[in-house]
Amino acid sequence: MIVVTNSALSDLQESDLELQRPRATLVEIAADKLREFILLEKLPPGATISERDVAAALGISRTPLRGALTLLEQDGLVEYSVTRRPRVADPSLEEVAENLVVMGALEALGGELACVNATDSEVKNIVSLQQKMAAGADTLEPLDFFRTDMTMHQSIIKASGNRALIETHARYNARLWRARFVSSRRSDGREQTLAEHAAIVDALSRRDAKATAGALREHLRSAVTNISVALEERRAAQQKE
Amino acid sequence: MIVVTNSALSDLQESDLELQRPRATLVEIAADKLREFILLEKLPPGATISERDVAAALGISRTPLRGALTLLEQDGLVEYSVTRRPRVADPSLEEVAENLVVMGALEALGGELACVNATDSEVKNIVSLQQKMAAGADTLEPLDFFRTDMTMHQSIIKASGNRALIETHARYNARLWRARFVSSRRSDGREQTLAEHAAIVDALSRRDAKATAGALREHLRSAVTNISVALEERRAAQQKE
DNA sequence: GCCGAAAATTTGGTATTCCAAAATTCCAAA
DNA sequence: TTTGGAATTTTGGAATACCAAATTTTCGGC
Repeated sequence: MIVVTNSALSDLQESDLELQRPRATLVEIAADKLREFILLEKLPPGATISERDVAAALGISRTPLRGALTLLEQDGLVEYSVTRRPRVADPSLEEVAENLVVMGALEALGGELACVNATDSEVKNIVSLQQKMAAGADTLEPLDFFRTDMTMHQSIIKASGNRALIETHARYNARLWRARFVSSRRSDGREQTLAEHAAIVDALSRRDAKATAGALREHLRSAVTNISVALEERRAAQQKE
Repeated sequence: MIVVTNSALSDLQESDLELQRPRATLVEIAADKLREFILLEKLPPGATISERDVAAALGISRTPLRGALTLLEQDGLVEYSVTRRPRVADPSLEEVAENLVVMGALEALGGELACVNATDSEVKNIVSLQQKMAAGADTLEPLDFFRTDMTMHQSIIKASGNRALIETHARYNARLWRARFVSSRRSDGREQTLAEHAAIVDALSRRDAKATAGALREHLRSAVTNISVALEERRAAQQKE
């Protein structure tokens, strides 16, 4: 087994002056890795997770792995069966939709607060993200386009200055990442995405809280529709295989 | 040390037909107990938590206790210092206010959805909770009055039928319980509480989504004010001791 | 008496171990 | 061949053991 010492990992984190943050534990490192595996479907939805196997695969013992699983359960990426066997969550379309509704309310609030609290440079940064997406509408790789999209949403929430909101939003982001990514690959959706983003950014630039919140709510509402379509298509395609 | 076997606990849970839910683990049991301790200030804000001592006090080993602490950290009731020593969270007034703002958005959404999705019996139940509070305005013990208040809010959220919302709301509830309880003890606030509740229940009965959301938002906004006052008073009082 | 360094102790992180519950395999009876 | 159940294996829950880091205590020099 590979033993990962703290010192061997130190160059990955504690860079610069960020000595405020507690040093990373194996639990967090494992959670990050697992999160990535799940989002990239290296661990596919519904897959059972054998604590011993996965721990061995990550080169750690079961103790920190179990901690990581608890974390991911909170994020909604891992579920426990009635007999407490952990598996990768496989949310139904209905559940994804329910999560998106909450996400919509969170982002609307974020936009509203951002209109009041964002610094000018934060607004400028958000505008530039939107421009980047518009400019690359025909050229950007799906993953890049998507990442920029996500970054823009996160930036708005960050600009709200509300830490609780930022944290809860991040949690929903993790939970919805996969579904939204699948949806975003439908390239014909880019046009709509950009139009909606334009409305959001426009309202935010004018610091019109009501309009920003409304535009974000609208954007998330259409996300529900798009994701429904995409997941259905996907399910149909997988059925054929 | 007292060894708590699963069978010794079995009569506490697996009652009736609820065999769907995974059986309780020591982690959950410990988390529940600790949550109670923290909310009742048996473990006061800012207190450091020695894993060994607390585990021994609960009659369990460190392993499940650590799991419980992870859970409570997610709920915002426990924090880790830079050197990873766990302590009871002691949120600043500012943090409480930020959480209440998010809570406001969540409850507004819940009210909106409840207007659409609540069954008539759910609405009736919420109305009766409101009546119970109104009737007992002068007689109910602070804790009972408060509990009914909380139950009413939870019932509205439950009636929304959105599981993600229910879960996230519960988390915020845990986080804010103490601050709201302190605030609710200011008996002069009962009148205002009841008036605001009346507005909420009235709108909900008419299934007026906009009005319900608005009334809840307003209610939470005033909660921010009240809690600020209450916590300030409390701080001043403690300073004198 | 005060300060700082070194020793002792306490604390949290992780691995290992043991156990009971669950799942699987296997085999004999129908 | 099918099936019921006993035997076996696998799995997760929890306790314990061990280590390194952090904290506290001790004590010698000033």
